Amino acid sequence: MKSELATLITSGLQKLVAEDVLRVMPDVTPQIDHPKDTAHGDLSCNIAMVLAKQAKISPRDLATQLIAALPDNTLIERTDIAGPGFINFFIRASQHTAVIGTILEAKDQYGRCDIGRGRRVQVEFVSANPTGPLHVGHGRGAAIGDSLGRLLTATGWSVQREFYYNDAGQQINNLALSVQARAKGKGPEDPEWPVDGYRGEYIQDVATAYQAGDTVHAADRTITADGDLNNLDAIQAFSVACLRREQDQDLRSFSVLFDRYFLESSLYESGAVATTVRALEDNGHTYADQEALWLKTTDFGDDKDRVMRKRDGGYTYFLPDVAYHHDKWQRGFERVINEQGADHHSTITRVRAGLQGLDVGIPKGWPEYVLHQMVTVMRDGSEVKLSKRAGSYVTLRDLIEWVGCDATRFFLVARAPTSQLTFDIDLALARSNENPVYYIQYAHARCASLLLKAETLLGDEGVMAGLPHVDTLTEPETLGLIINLARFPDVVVAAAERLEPHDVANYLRQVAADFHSFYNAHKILDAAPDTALARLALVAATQQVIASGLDLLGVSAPEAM
RNA sequence: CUCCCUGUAGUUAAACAGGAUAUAACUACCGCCUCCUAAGCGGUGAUUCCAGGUUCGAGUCCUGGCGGGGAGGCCA
Repeated sequence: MKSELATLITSGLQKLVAEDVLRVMPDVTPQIDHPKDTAHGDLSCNIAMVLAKQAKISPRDLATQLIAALPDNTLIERTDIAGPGFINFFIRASQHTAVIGTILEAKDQYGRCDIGRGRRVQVEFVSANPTGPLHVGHGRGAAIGDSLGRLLTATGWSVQREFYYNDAGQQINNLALSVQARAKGKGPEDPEWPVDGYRGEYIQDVATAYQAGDTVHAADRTITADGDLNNLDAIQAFSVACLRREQDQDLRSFSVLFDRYFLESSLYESGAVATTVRALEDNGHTYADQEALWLKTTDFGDDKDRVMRKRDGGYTYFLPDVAYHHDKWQRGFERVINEQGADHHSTITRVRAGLQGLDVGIPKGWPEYVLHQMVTVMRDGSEVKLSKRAGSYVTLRDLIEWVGCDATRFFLVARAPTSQLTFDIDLALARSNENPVYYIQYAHARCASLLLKAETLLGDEGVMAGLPHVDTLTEPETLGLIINLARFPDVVVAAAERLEPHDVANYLRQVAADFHSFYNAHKILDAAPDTALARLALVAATQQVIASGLDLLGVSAPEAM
């Protein structure tokens, strides 16, 4: 509807140019908004105020002339000029109600589009090191990253979800040493406990399984424990597999699946790291100092240069990161979006600098980053910091056990990634409209319940029977709901473009509120037959939009509650 | 010291890339089930941290303060 109006306005402007009211066709695209106040019409346009200065006439005069220049159409009921020069458009009611038919015919395709045109995008997220259970922060990353994937898919991109993990560095050595110590009966209080060892109780579980000779299957490999307490390599491989399996279980119960797992160690095995170093050297972006090899990241906007090969010959973490992203580039992803915690902020400049240094035509802003801020967990009014399992942090599994998958996902994704998040356990458990998850799901369940009761009334045609009568849906509450349903495709596109899934959550809350108001204001099943059919069509359309929206967030849409 | 995020009713958030009278929920008080799920609906509250600036118009953009969080290492 917006685009149709934009076309009308554009041809109106062309006519004004032809009439010499405007000297040139403006290069600004008219901005069309939904006014907050319904007295301001259904859509409003600010173009007259924007162009008034260059046209050297007052905004309101320009608006008058523009309205006169608009072509004939069936869209607009009437127009109005308000305030400093807004043009307010009142759309014919039949144009509004038509969306119900559109939704019912498109079914779960409503809101989807092909802006991405099948181009390939990769979303990398979670990417936790396999050294312990996933914590709340990983959960936020999982919820946001997965929703981003769903949004990009819905807008026509071909999405790959990838999980990258470090199975080679110092942290993994510490893991193996910790498991070994546990297997030998030592605890964290023991003087011989490894420095920087992992202290959580889960280490004991891994040690026990290792000694028992268990076989574990993680997403990408199967490993049987060797049992030998002195074989550190075997302990390491087994421990990694064990913890990866635990993480995968948590992610699966969180409805998050990955297409590919990428091991840091493979970058060493394939020689990608060495190749990357050589390329950076050949391109003249490196220098030696104090027996270390430095990358001149200052050439690419960093505030100081960074060491890439340490004095002891090992690489710092960002070098494999550069090699890894070069690999992604070679795999042909037009876009790569990395969802990470805000503590990874400093890697952005370095990785991009390294990629520029390779000089292989990678765009400056590639890859893109979505960084989420910290999560704190509240319960009974105070901050929760401990999990029995992990020892020092609240795990994702804890959260899912406490409040369930749906509420956990919703709460973690419903807030802008850039804002700090307090996860209130009591709120997530609350069974009232304090709790937006249930508020939205309840609206969906109400729709489902109505349609179930209406089966005989609807007959063979089903909900389509109401379409000839939707013009009768003219009450304010009803039209408000319809207009919001019509916004859904715009909301999806905006959320995908801005990489902000929480837009969808806010939108759904609005739709649910509109629906509950409509439900309370009007009888649906007991209305006059034609009206009942029309309202049922609207109920079905609402149910579809809520279900599709919740799906974008990875939250279920229950038929009954 | 430098960089990033952030500051909106008592509380938690919203404001659809700068729009019109800043929107909701919680809380308090009042009302609504012989009726389609009351996990619901309807009614009453703001100097948008402070000071400047940009313009037709600023919660939103810019500059400078103040407050909260995070990052800065030959750690990942």
